[in-house]
Amino acid sequence: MTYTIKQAAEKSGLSIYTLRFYDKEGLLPFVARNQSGYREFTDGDLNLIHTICCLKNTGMKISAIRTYIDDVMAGPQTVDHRRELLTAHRDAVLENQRQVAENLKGIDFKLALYEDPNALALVQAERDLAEQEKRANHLENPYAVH
Amino acid sequence: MTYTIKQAAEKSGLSIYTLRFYDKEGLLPFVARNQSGYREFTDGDLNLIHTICCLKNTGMKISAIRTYIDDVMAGPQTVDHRRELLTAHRDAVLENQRQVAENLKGIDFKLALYEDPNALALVQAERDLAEQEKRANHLENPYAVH
DNA sequence: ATAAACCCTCGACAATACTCTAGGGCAACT
DNA sequence: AGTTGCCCTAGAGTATTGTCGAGGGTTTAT
Repeated sequence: MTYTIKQAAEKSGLSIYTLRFYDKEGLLPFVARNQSGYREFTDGDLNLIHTICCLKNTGMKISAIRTYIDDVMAGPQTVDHRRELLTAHRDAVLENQRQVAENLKGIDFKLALYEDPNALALVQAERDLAEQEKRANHLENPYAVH
Repeated sequence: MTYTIKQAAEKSGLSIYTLRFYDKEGLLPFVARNQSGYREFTDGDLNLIHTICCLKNTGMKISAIRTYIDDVMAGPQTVDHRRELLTAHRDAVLENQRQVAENLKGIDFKLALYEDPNALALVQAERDLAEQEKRANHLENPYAVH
């Protein structure tokens, strides 16, 4: 059993446009065509597309995904390289998750301010300080209400 | 004490280009100019830029960051709106982290295959299956070695 | 007072990842 | 045979986020 591009789009969550775009970019060399030139997607193809989505959704660039797919097409002798690629990507993703968590702390800090029962006064004080800093440096006050 | 754009770039980790770009996009209305038209960054400005970076680094779009900055400029009466914005963003970030973790599982699954002592045979079997699927559907075999 | 190192704006260019249109073929149903 | 609804390619268009060059003014040190 095979799937048309429309069905493959539904199953993968990608748009038809995106599937064709990925094909153009060399991400889907494993998708065969029928005699009319139509793409026919197998279940195995959809599995591989799922892997592509995992890589894409974790921030891998299309050019890098292509390198991985090239390895897949080249055959089992590329497993070492594939492992290196995925391990490096995995590390990058974890590092990124760490960075995001770190930056989220900065946001939570602001949120705590806004959630404080005394938020209005605290924010006003913050603003006063900023305005004072501008004055101290003989700068125009961008916070002034006109 | 104030900072030139170069110093602000060093302190913030953004490039001079990016700072000017952010200013152009309305993200830095709080940065004052001196009499020569040069930007002068205060410590308060750098604090706010740090918050902008936290938002950017967690995936907030510039247009959304601008909405937040507009609130900041408007005054303390916008704290409720700011809180809503940041809370919504925080939820989106956590949801995204969850999605990334989920997709990472798919990658780890592949990695486990490549890390198996018997990886070569397993990958070969995977490939055999894919080829067989193509044959069963009377499709050309894209895996064939030419 | 002149060179070096900054700063400015404006607008072009670039990279990434789609998204869509035009023009045309194919398949199924009536 | 015609209509409908798919499929195809090529290439243009879009959105986002920078990055850079040209042309010109400013500041600092010598």
